[in-house]
Amino acid sequence: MNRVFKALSDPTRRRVLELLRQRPMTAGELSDQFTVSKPTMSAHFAVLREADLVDADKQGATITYRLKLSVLEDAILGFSSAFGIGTEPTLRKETQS
Amino acid sequence: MNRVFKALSDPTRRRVLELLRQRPMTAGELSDQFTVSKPTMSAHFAVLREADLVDADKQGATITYRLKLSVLEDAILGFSSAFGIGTEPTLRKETQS
DNA sequence: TTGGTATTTAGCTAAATATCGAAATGATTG
DNA sequence: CAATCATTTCGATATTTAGCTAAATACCAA
Repeated sequence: MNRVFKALSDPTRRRVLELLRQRPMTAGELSDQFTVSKPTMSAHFAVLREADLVDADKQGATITYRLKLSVLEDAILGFSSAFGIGTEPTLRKETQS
Repeated sequence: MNRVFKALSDPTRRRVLELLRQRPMTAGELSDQFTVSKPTMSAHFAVLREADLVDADKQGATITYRLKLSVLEDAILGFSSAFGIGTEPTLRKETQS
């Protein structure tokens, strides 16, 4: 859980997660959205994997990253509830898209 | 807003915020809850101030820190809503203490 | 096998961060 | 005023982080 917060502390990584929220993308597609080098992006992906915020599946030479929304959700909701933020006691399990 | 996430990336600082959620506390009281030195704690307080997550008021020699819950709330809710997490569109404007 | 594409690993630098002890600041109290 | 208390600033060190280029790995196609 500390790793999740560490992962979220970098704007590039937060942006990656936002992109992945729309659809899974390959490392290359993601890298194309940023101005930093591919090795740098690869390091960001590694941080996200360590935090368990994404899943990586390899199809041949390409690797597709997918957001693990439930992990992000658990971290955010857990933190929020320690502060009484947002979601009032009715812990609603809303249909996810 | 990046500063908020950076501030939240350290467990000591998150814990400070949790303590302040219960009541405002002085720098000394807060420091007593941790094993690190006072200068180190002072640096953490500075990060929290820069992120605008706390307010500091000085009464004589002592400084009382107070959580700015609305700032934390805005950051978390803003982030969460980008992911459709938790709090459904009912953007409630809660009165802050 | 050779060449090309996708991605990561290795090795590095520069900058940021966390930590400390010592000293400084500022208020309070004898 | 001098001592003391609360807190921060200073100066130093160690660690972590983000970034780069170059090289390695893995796969695919011809």
